[in-house]
Amino acid sequence: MPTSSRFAIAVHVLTLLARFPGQPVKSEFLAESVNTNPVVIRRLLCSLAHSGLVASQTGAAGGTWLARAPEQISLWEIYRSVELGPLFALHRQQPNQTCLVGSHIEEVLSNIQNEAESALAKVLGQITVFDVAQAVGPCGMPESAEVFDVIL
Amino acid sequence: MPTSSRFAIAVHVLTLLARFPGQPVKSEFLAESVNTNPVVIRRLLCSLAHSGLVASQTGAAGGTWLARAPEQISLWEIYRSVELGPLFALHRQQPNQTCLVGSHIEEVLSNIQNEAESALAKVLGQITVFDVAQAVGPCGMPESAEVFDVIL
DNA sequence: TATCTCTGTAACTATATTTGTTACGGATGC
DNA sequence: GCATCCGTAACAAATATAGTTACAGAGATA
Repeated sequence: MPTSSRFAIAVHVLTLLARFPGQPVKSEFLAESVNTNPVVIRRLLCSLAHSGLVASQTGAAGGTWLARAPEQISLWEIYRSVELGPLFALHRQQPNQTCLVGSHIEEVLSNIQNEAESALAKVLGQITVFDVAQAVGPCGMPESAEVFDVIL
Repeated sequence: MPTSSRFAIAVHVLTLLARFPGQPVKSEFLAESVNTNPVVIRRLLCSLAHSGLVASQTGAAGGTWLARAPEQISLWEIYRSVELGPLFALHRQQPNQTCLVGSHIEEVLSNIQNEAESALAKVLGQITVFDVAQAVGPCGMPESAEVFDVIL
């Protein structure tokens, strides 16, 4: 279980991108909404691009946009893309192998870890970026040119 | 999502305690099985004691034992006792409140966080220390005096 | 009562992880 | 050519976790 806020920020960013369908959005704009540094955003977008959730273009008038419809992007995909470690950590040091418990506990915990992650996958897999965008702004998906002023 | 191994170690420790019902077990013994420092173990046991999962006695012939039957201690109770933060972190810096997404995303994510934790609670709530002890040693719960040599 | 053992806890260091920042090469549009 | 923006490296700062030493106080035992 990382202490990172990468997942939260990634959901934030993709939700914002969902409001500008097909348009390249700049990392600086996203960073202003998240209230952080553009490089932090670009790092996240890089992971998300590798997972095929977003696409980018360099150069002037460049930026990033969703690679799929918001309905087709689940939060579980986002989680897997940006959250590196497992849900909770196992032993750092290998436990004492001459102890019955020490020599078996890692495997048992590993199974429990898998069960827990499956449960998380089920919950997050049912929520899409579209759902979050709806929850954030009950107004639906307005014309992007308009919102630019409204939302930021 | 903490990067801590506290939960894993706590389960390990309670599983070990389950093999010595009613007997005070020393933190040094537990530390040897986990392969760490006794103080690290005592810190964990302190949290677990506050949650009523274990009880301790100071002084010579002191130690720690399960405060309840292993069947009555679920992994979810252990998780809550030793794992401080939430399942995954939200924004560190408050997002831009003048942005529609920024001003609503925290609450939405908080709800998602709750759903995810409920799912985890359901999974971990169904597994008890007894189950783990069974999985670790298929031999059941032997006489504690005997195992002392066998398991360590 | 003296002494030995063990917990509880503080204080500090070491290590790992995450985030923030600066810098710059290369792509793209004008 | 030139301005803009992404991708990425490199480094500093902040935070979290784990390991270590030390010691007061509880309790057993003789």
